[in-house]
Amino acid sequence: MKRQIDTTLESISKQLNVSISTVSRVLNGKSKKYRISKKTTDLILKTAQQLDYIPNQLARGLRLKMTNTIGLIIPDIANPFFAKIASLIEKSARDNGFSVIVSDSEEKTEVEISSLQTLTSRKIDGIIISPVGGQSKHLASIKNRNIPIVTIDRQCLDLELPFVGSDNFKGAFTAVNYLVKNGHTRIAIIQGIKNTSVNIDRVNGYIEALKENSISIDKRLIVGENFGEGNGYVEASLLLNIEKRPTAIFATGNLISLGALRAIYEKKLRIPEDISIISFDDQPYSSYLATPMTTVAQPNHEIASIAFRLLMDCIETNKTMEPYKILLPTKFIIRDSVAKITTH
Amino acid sequence: MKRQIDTTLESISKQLNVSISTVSRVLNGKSKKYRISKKTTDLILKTAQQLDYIPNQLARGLRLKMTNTIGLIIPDIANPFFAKIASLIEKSARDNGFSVIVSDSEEKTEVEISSLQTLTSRKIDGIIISPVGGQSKHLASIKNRNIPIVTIDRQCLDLELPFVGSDNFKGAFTAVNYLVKNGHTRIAIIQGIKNTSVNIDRVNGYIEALKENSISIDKRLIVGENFGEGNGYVEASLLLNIEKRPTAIFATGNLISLGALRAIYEKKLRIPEDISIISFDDQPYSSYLATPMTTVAQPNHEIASIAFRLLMDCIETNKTMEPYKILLPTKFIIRDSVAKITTH
DNA sequence: TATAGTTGCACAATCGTTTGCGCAATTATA
DNA sequence: TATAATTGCGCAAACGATTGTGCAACTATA
Repeated sequence: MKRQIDTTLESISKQLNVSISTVSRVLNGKSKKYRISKKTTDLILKTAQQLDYIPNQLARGLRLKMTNTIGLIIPDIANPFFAKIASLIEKSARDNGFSVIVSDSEEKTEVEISSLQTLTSRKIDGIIISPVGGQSKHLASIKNRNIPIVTIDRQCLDLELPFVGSDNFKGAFTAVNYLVKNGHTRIAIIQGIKNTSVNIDRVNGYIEALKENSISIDKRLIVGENFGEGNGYVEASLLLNIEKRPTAIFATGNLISLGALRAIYEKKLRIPEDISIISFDDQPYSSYLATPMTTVAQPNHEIASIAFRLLMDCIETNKTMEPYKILLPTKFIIRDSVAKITTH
Repeated sequence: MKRQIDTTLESISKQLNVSISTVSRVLNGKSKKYRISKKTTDLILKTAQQLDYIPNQLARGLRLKMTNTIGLIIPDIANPFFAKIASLIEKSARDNGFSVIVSDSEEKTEVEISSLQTLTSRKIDGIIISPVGGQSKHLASIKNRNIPIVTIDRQCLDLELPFVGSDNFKGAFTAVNYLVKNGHTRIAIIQGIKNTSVNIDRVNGYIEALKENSISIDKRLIVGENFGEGNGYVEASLLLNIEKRPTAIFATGNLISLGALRAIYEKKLRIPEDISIISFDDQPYSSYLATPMTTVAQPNHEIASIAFRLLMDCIETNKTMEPYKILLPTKFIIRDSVAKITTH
């Protein structure tokens, strides 16, 4: 079955016996600039409509070196935190006449590298990425090609790139400090991927809160290795089994806390009577959990909209990007998952 | 700041004093077919590598009429049901060398129409869409242009298009029948968007289950108008206020049930003692809710992978699509949100 | 030593746009 | 009635790739 031939500038031009350029100019609204008569203009407009002309953006992009497309690379589209951000960015993009090619890096550097490759081969005008972390040569290469790029959620540590994200240090500090103020001293943290900036900042916030309250750091309580549900489950299970069980768990991500819940309930423990928990990332369901969960909410709207604006600025001005680092405040939402412990 | 010049076939060809075609053929692995000597081949390969050549997919796409890109249009990327599907489809696509342009239609036909336009202007090779419903002229137009398209989750009612989704009728029937078997007779349903196939099927499943159990249909118990959290909240609030309150609520989507929970807890009611609830869409958190929720789980993995395979088949064979309708079974997951009612 | 076959590559058209420049025809000015 | 200015539009190059065809030079065959 043959694909039927699309309407092109040429087909319109032939039908009307005018040149392709004239058609192009009219359809781009440049009639006055190029002094195309009203008669011709109207005629072209009408037939374009009739023939249902849709410009070929490949040809346009090739000629114009501009595709009105951006790339979005995130580590896990299904993670509600990223899903929300993706949806917000897509909307901003759409409102500005941009399409977005989404790519899930699955927390793997190789995937990130190859996605970056396909994106540049597709001549996207800019990239928003939450990098996997670790290596950054491939990001440096993007920067060198002068492709506008902004990082979100996770910063690139050894490369100056514009960044928009939460103040993870403060967010974690506040949460852990709250636990301490409620009498907790044995507080565990289940971390995400170790060499990501988010994780480093959250762990540091945890450590600093303990230090400031003169609580010694117990390395056995700093566990975990990725942001998945499975990690939360495994680590929480282990934590609940150690001799002197922690009285509180600080989960550094929404999937981690879900896994922790699974472990906790599997052991028939109660929250917060038997164990307290605080999670990073507030979710729509957080209030409706068996024990409404105390969380550190991230400003996803702001992250998405600022990141997009930064990118647009750079695309439009075509300047080399200022490596802004924008840290947005988190919001600490107190619910019922933390017990007040009274020691004596 | 000028964007630096990319490496092209031409720049390589000039550097080596060979023709562009030779470079092209070598880089496409067609050396033997076109009898390019090993010496030339190796040389070209090497310099391409050195110069970090990345093919321009716009040019390729223009010439080849094939972009290795598909479009994905869904009504709400942030809805975890769609987020999961999007992530699965993106992965399949990536594994097959395809990129995906994602577009959120926000449940609005106009947005859907314009997204379809941009997608076709970008010359995507195929489309996976969960249509808003209502109109379908724009989808017919896609079909007429012979652009491969498959619908997921929601069928197009007045247009023959391949479809992959859950057996919503049975899913709803099972759920409501379960409520009845547990002694419920006043069962409310909070529906989503009325003219979507998903919704129609779920409501019909509800009605049929009642009929089969000789329970008369009370129209005041069939409420709601979209799949959002707000709708769930509003309708549940109203339902809880009517004189003879229903004993059970069947929420036809995960966000709806979240809104219902908000309404229920706001009124200090208990689940299931005061009111039972069943929700469509199982979610990772469903077991950890204040009352673990009984749900109708949809096979998102299968939906995503089958839809993608269908699309690929069509793209590769370039045949006109068979309008397959694939209905996948749902899974009824019983937890604690339904009370057994004993009347006498 | 002609002729045929093979090897190794280049030419040029094509995909659908955009845009600087040029040029005829028309109108305005002197 | 010449000349100048304006109006209205077409030509052709360029963007970067792919591919059918052609054509030298070289090797093999008779």
